[in-house]
This record gives sequence, C-alpha cells and structure tokens, in this order.
Amino acid sequence: MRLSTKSRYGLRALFDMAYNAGNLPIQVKEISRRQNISPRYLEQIFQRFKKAGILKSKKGPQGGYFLAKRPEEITVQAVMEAAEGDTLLVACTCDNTGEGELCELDGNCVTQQVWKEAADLLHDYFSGLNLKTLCERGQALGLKRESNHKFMYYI
Amino acid sequence: MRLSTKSRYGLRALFDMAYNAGNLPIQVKEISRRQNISPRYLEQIFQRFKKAGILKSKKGPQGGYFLAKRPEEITVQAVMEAAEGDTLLVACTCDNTGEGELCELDGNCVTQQVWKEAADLLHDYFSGLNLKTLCERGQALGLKRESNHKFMYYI
DNA sequence: GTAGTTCCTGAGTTTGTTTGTCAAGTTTAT
DNA sequence: ATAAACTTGACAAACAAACTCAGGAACTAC
Repeated sequence: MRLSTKSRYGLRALFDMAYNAGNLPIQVKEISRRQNISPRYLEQIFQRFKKAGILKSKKGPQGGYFLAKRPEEITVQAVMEAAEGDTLLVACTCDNTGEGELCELDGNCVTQQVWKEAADLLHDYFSGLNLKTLCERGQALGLKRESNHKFMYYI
Repeated sequence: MRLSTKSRYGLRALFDMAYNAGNLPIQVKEISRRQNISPRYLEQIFQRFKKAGILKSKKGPQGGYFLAKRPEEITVQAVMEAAEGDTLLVACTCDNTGEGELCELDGNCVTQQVWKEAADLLHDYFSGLNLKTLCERGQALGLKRESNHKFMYYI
C-alpha cells in the first residue's frame, strides 16, 4: 500500500506553485529543481492535473503552468484523484476484474466494508485539506519562499 | 495508491479461517477455492503471516494452517504490516531513498505532515479492528459458514 | 526565424502477481 | 515397518503492470 510518486510529487509541486508562484506561470524546470523531481516525469503528472482542471498551461517563452483555480478551491482529494487516475482510493470494492459478483455470491466480503470505511476516512481527511490550508501550514512552519527566483540568476 | 493484493487476499483468507475453521487446521486449497485466490500465491502470503506470528502450520494429511492466536488478538493492522512487509502504511515520510535530509533542507515538506496524519488515521482505524470484530460483522450480515465442508465431499 | 516552453509517444527498469518444480515432513493404510 | 498419499516449504521462472525517464514534435513569444 504505497502511495504512488505521482501523488507525492504532484502534491509537493502544486504546493510549491501555490506557495511560491501565486498566479504566475512557472516552468516545470523550476519546480523540478526546487523539489528535486525529474522534470520529464513531472511533466506527465502535470498533464494529468491539466486534464483534471487543476492546472492550466501556456506554451512558449515566459510560459509554464499555473493554477486553474484559487488555492482554496483545490483540495488534496482532487489532487489525489487526478494523480492516481483510477480514483481508487484504497482500491478494492471487491471488483478487481469483474469478480465483484463472485464476492457477492460468496458473501464473504466483510473485508470490503473495512476497505470502504478506510477509504472514506481518507476521503474525508483529504477533502478537508486544500492548497490554501497547506500554504498556511507552510507559513506556520516558517518555510522560506523563493520569490523572484527568475531574476536572481539573470543579474 | 492501490492496496496490494497481499493485504486484500490475506485479510480475506484470515477472516475465512476465523469464521469457518475456528482452531482446526485448514488447507490452502480449501481457502483458495472458497475465496477464489490463486493457491500458490496464497501460500506465499501465508508464509509471511507465519513469520509474523499470525499463523502456524502443520504438514501432512489433516494438516494445514491455523491461527496462532485467538481472533481478538489479531488486529487488521498486524495483518497489514505482515502482508505489506515494508510496514509503510502510506509510504512517505519523505525518505524514499535517503532523500530524507534533502526534504528537511528544502523545508518544503508540508506534504509530509499530510501523509503522516493520513497514515496515523489508517493506523488507528486498523488497530481497532481484529478478526473477532470481523467475524461478528460477518454474523451480523448473515454470512453462511461452510462448516463440515470436508465431509460433504466424502459421502 | 530563433529560442524557450509544453505536449505526445515510447523505451528501460523495477515491482507485483502468477505459475512451476522439487524437497521435506506427517498421517494413514497395508 | 514400509509404502503411499497429502500437505507445507523453498526457490525460481514467467508474466503483467506500473514507475521512471528520454527524445523529438508542436506551439508561442520576441
């Protein structure tokens, strides 16, 4: 039950954007440098976020990605769903490959309840968190913002 | 974030044992038939449970696996840890491959908090459930027990 | 038209799942 | 006692899926 890197990297990257960039387009290159994530891989993750309506993009110089909504409108739950794709939070409603019926027939699926309740637990928790929440936490922790980073290297 | 089949199959199998077999040794073959799980794979999972002190085994005819403790002493949490091995519940305390320090340096790990809290949530939930709990649930659902199943095929 | 980006497709590597083979131990029947 | 049948135990090969990364095409600003 490992959390995929898509979620971990993805959330870290989005937090980074909300915390450091605000609304401005920022390049994958920048984020990957700050967060130490493979740029190419991060691009893929961002594609998912784009399809999910979390990010928008702009090509060309001065281009990059930027948040499609306000930070408080982007929940961690939405990020998870976009990143993991299958939207299976904990994974099993006992229908892995159409074996769902069999589970019902057997009736032996108390475990299904367990996974369902666990998934709900996570769902509720993740739904209560959004990028704004995370930014506030970051500020509470005293995390440094790397603002105007673009210009630092041009002088 | 998919729950590995080791956990799903494993818990289902253990529940099956507690519910149907009681203390008697039961064969992998039987469980895999009832639960529709690949027998060889289930054996591997049971080896983990054996090492974790959840199951014991007996070879030869009339042999099989049986619970090493009473059902109420086997928590779902313990099953998860035994099945998943790495004991990583949600996976990331940000030290995937010794990159932990880097996360601290960056200080950009608000996400670490999030995963930690989510993991704790699951840990608490799973620790509150055990095989006896599940059996009671099964009974409440009116699941049929397949008792004396051995003899049914010998007449 | 040139440089800086995102976007699309694919390939290599790892991990998870399944199946196969044979050895070791136990019970039962002869 | 001895053989036969049954069951776990250990190892490894085959198969599938997912993770990770790379190359080049498409687009946009200047």
